[in-house]
Amino acid sequence: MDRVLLRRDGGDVVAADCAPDGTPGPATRLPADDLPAWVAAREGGGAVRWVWDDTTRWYPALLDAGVRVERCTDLRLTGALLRRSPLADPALLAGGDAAGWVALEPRTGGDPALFPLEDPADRLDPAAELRRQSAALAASAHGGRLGLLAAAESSGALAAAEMTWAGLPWRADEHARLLTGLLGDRPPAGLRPPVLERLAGEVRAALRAPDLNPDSPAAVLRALQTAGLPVEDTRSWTLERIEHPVVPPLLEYKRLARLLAANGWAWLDTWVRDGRFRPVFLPGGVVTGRWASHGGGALSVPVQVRPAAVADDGWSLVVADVAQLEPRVLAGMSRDAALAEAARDRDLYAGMVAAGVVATRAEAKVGVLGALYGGTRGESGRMMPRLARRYPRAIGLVEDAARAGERGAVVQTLLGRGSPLPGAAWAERLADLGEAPEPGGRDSDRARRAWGRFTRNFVVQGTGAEWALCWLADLRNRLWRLGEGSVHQRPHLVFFLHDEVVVHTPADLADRVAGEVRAAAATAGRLLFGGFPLDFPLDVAVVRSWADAG
DNA sequence: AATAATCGCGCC
DNA sequence: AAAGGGCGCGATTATT
Repeated sequence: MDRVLLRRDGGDVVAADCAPDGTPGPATRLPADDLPAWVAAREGGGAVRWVWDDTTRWYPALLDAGVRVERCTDLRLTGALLRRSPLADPALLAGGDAAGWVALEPRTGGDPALFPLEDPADRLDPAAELRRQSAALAASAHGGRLGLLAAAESSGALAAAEMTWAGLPWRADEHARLLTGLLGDRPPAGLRPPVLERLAGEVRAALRAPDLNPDSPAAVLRALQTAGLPVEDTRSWTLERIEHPVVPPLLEYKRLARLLAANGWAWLDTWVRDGRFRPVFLPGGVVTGRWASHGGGALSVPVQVRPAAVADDGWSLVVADVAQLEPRVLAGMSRDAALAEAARDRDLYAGMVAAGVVATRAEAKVGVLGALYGGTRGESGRMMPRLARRYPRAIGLVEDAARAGERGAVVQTLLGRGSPLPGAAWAERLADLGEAPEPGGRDSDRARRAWGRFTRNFVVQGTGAEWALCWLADLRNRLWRLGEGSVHQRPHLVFFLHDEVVVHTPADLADRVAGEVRAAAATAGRLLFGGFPLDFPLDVAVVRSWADAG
């Protein structure tokens, strides 16, 4: 596989083929405007992996010019991976401008210009970084796994850029109709919509607090306590347990106020342009390897507004998600044949009931979630001994991860992503818990266990993210092969959230897309777990609107 | 007046 | 019915 390193130099781009150790060969210099055509020509001439500092700094402009690339190495992302991996030698990654690479932030602004002023990336030397990373991969005893992870992470960066570029089809008129139906007509700025105003009145009347601002949790709490209600906070699930006339209107107020604040008319104005919602996806944005996002709250698009996500005329959405990804991944990474057997069918929890491990599906779910998250109390705590007896390898793996975290050790995912050191993070955690660090004290024990729950979940959540990355990467290439033309003319990814994808496709290709989604899932399972027999059943729906899926 | 922390809630 | 892990975001409140 040819590797071509791209770097900016003044207003030009310098491109050079690289030796296996990362050393660049003879270079080609070309004006930035000529880059897309040059990349397209090279891309059409055979397999090539583009190496660049950061996908967010290169790919949007290529996409604007109609150029799609098959694969890349995103040095920012792969450097972050390698520098925290227990499978790579830190000494080989140190020196030079390594600190600058660690500090490098992705570009999340809308300006796709190739050469922003004063970009810290321009002070970094990508050739030197590529040599360091190549050396670290070559020296690793598990270079295969790490290399797969690096490739998957970089492929995710391409998919993320393409998703932002294409955007999720969004019907502002549908969304506005939905808002008006629930909230009443859009009010002038600074006023409540009619339905919220009416509910606020009911809340004030029920609490005999005529000046109450229902948007202020502190004020609501005081008013509730003045009315003699035994509450310490104003969370919905707290209120639901209270018998009082204020509860129904207050809960309704909170539900609709939330919709207004998070996905109301202001959200539409800010985030929907030309029929598309374009969040910025940030691969590797979460320490576990999950993606983060920026803009519009893309990680929590409420079910309530999904009716507004509608395919273009003549197009369909293919919505797919994996059932119970994390326990399946746990079965695979621990090679727990009994848990894999329970996961053989569509519903892992039902499989556990069928195997006689637990009596009910609810018990299975509570027990598994407790194992993944570290639940110790109540129902999930009671399930653990039974799970540990029947699934010793799976439960052993997460228990070991928890113990390692409690000791302050680093844990890793299947492909070698390392957990953060509990140094600075530990202090933050303590602060989050409202505790002072007292070595040896009870408070510090609590923080230690909290860190253990984090590392317990890290190995599973992180490996789940790796499965999803491989799924996404393979699917991206399969979709490309289904059509003709540029990205938005072919079936293409428009949304990704941990274990769910949405593909926008010409309607006549939708069934083939559904098949590729399943095929990609099978590929991901083989990549991560080889021949270990493990199913990843998908729910796949071909729909007009996102809301019609599931 | 601007920034930071907190609360609460949406998603997986 | 939540718990236990991971997020982003807006309104309010506290701090500088």
